[in-house]
Amino acid sequence: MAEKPKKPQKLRARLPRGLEDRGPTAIAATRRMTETVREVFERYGFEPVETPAMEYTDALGKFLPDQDRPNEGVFSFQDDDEQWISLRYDLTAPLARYVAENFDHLPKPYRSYRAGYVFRNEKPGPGRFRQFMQFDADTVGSASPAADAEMCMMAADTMEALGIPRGSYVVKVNNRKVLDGVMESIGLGGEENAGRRLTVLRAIDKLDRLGVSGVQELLGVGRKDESGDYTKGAGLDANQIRKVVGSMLTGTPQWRSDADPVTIPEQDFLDLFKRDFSDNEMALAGADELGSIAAFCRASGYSEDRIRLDPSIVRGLEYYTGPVYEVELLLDTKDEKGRPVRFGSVGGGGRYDGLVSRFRGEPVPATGFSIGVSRLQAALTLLGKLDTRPQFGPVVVTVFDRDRVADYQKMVAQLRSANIRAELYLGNPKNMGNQLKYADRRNSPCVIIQGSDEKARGEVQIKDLIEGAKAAAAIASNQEWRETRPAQFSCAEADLVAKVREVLARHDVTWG
RNA sequence: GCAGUUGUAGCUCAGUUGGUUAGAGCGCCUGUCUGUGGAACAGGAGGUCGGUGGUUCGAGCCCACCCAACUGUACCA
Repeated sequence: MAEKPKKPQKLRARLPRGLEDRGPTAIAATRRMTETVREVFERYGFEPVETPAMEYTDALGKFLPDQDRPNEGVFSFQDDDEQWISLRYDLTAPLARYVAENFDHLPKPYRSYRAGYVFRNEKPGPGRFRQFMQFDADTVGSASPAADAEMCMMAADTMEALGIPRGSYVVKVNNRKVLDGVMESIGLGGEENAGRRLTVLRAIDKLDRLGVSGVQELLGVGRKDESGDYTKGAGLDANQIRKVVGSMLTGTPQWRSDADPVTIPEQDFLDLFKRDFSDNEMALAGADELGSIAAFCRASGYSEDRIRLDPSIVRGLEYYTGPVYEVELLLDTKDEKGRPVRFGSVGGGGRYDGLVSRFRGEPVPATGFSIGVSRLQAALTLLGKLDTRPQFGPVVVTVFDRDRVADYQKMVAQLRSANIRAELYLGNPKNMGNQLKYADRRNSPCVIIQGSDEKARGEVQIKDLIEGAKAAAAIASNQEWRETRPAQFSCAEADLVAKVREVLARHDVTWG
């Protein structure tokens, strides 16, 4: 048809946006992180339980896919029997389903943890993917603020176990009853005001980004950002705005005002708050719970540099009913180009007393906490806090004489039975240089060479690549480089394992 | 979703007022070197100039639409 034979259109290898491939270094870092988190969670008494990546959509909560855009926010599809199934978007809702389904044979309170990938179909950003890992713990069946206080303390311990020094993170605690009480007291109670309450919560949530004046605009008429985009406000009057802003500034140290940061002791904040909202039962109850959580944390030695009350914390709009917590990194993160990056919270959670009881007739109080492993890892990588050195490769046994592969394979087997990571060079063994290049690219600590000369003497050559790389700096000519054979030595065949071990020990080589 | 910015080799980027066969550095492959990684030197491969259409004798450059990325914003269990 076409006159010119067009180049055959090759299939382009590409990954959908917001997803990432993960190499050995990232995998190793994730493994270390999850192992650390697991140890902390176990120490707090939680036991593991795992649920699948998919659930019936109605079990996950609010997102009943609408026919036009069934994948808005959550990835969904219809099963053979036409029932909607979705990929989980967090680990809390599936846990609630699991507890409800197995309620009768679980000990109460039921305390469990799990790690896994969750999926959100939304715009990706720095450290924000459409598939990412969360590590989650929940206590189901306890209404005590002590259960909430534990979550906060465990969050703090986890951060420090991950190598984030005290002072570089903070666990912020608030209570949805406080926020709901405040809104109720300014006349936003009742079903008819549900929409405006959401708008108010969204506005408060933006305090750290937009400052007091930005929040005031959003509570009132609305706000126009620098790109010219307009956000409609909640339409509160001046009096209502003053009360809302007052309630969240009373105790938020760094936001006492835009220009004048002030810290006040948390007990003073609670007293002040209870005086201002003495007419509202819900607000008072919320403040009391906050007081208990603070008292429990302080009694255990967790002071305000680690766990801090902050009445501007909102968290999810959907299912939280009481205390909410959020873990924030206080370090300045910059990307490769030196631009500041906003990471937001790296973990959070709260009390969701309604989530399990959706499946049952009775109330089932529950509280939980999740770490965003992927986001935290991205942040730590940017901060250079993560060990990103490539893993050591295997000891490579080179092939010198093609007809002696069996001998070389035997050496490999010896090393492996001694628990040393080793492999035979499986490529084309036409020359030694390629085999050494391969070992170099694998980041191998050393290679084994046995040619006819060594074979005749009953010896093998061990070439220490790590030492050799250091020696290379001093050598200018290739001829000298070859002839001196830096960091290479001979040993008896029988000593192979012992001598390799010496090389590994010298460079602290460990695997896994 | 909305707004702005940007799309040229694997990566980082040049490319004149629109004018022959689109360049550089790094990386990759080969050779110098059939018993040795690095360095050096020489050579080589690699491009639908994001896509489609238009203006023009002629488009990497101008115009329209589309796509993608980045930044901000909205939403976010």
